[in-house]
Amino acid sequence: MAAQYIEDVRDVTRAIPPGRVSTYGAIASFLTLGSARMVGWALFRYVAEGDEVPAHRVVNRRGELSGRNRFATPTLMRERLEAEGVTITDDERVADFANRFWSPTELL
DNA sequence: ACGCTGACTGGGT
DNA sequence: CACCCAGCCAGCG
Repeated sequence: MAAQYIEDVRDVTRAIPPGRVSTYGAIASFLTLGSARMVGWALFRYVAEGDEVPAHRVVNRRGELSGRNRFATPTLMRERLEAEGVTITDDERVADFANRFWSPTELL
């Protein structure tokens, strides 16, 4: 029996437009979760179950692909983002992050 | 019940 | 911008 906030994390993540990225903190704040770690944890649950959630569009506050090691292959997260037109720098970070960032508050 | 760990973050240096 | 530290909270041994 999954807690409600896990469903909420999934829904917000699905609302992230292709080619844009959001952060654990922004989502946690939007859902008033208190802990950004819960967002990554919740996403991992869905990725592990194979559900269709664009988890690759969620990065940390610096724009780093910190979750890449939780995907089927370490390069999958990067490949999916590049396929959407997002450039990834050599140090595994989203190029022009400030401009690519999407906040859940845009849903309001 | 207890302590450690982690897809984290804000603030200070 | 990078590094360190404390606060964060659910799972797991």
